[in-house]
Amino acid sequence: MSETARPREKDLRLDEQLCFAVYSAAHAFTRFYRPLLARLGLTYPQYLVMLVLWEADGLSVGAIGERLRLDSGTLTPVLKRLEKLGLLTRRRAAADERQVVVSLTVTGAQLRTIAEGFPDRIVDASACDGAELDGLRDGLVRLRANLDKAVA
Amino acid sequence: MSETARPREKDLRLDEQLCFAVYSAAHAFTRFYRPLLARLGLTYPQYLVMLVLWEADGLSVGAIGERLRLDSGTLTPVLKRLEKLGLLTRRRAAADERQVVVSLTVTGAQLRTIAEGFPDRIVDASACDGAELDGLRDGLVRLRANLDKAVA
DNA sequence: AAGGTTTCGATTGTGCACAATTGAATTGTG
DNA sequence: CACAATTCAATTGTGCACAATCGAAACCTT
Repeated sequence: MSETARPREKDLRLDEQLCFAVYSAAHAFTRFYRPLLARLGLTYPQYLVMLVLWEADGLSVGAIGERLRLDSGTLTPVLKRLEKLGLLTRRRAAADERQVVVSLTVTGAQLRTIAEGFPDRIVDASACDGAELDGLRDGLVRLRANLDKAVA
Repeated sequence: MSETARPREKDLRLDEQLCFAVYSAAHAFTRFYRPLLARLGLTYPQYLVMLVLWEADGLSVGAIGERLRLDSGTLTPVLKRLEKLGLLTRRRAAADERQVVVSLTVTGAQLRTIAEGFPDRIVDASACDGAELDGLRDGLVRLRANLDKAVA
């Protein structure tokens, strides 16, 4: 039983915390994306909404929220700003008037071609090989799923 | 040249994005911590400030910000709320009146003993062994450092 | 068909995060 | 010593994130 193996003064050191590593990396990502997204006039959460719609257009607010794990309280103002930017439209669904269907405009769909260059920039900046980044991503996805399961 | 190896329809799929995995895991963490921190009456960013001060008391606002990578615009209101909760005090430094020194109260220091149980809950909830979590953390720390370097 | 329940998006209020600016205190330079 | 440049925290304004609530629409159930 080595004494040094685990300091065990109950380890609350900031740099030991996985939660802070995640929190801090998330902010580093938004800082990294900021200048890239500035060219599109988007914030990072707005970009996430665009990613969802580029993948599947014509979703309801709720469907977008399910994908991003965000509620209407967050999404409604974001979608309104994207609508004002002329990137998407919002209209009540005919079949179910409670739902609002979000659709890309031509401009919104075209923006995708600029964004296609982004992933490579991440790989370059990260100074890691693709396999390591994929491993990191998969670990995070599993972690998120387990945390969500534990809190539910 | 396999067609299936890399879909190469320019991969902007949400679930492929490392940035979203990090963003999403960060939110999952704050959701997970919320009920734990509710017992202390703290939000997650407030908890981070307490972690810093438990490790080194009597820091200036700038020093806390350097540790958490947050500026005074974010920290000042957070520190004011923690002061109102009676967990810390803020006073101008005698040696340099520009700086504000933040010090824990007895109550603030005592709160640490409750927080000491948190890390184990993360390990339990994550359903991963400690080594895997450490690897994830180290990968994120490197990623953050590289992203910061690239944006600077 | 009628009434309660559920679902959906919007709204309100609180608390980060960050850019930009302000004003006071300090430091550097002539 | 004077005074311009810098540093520090606070302030202002914008935009997420989320809890709580609301009102309308859709769905039961009988």
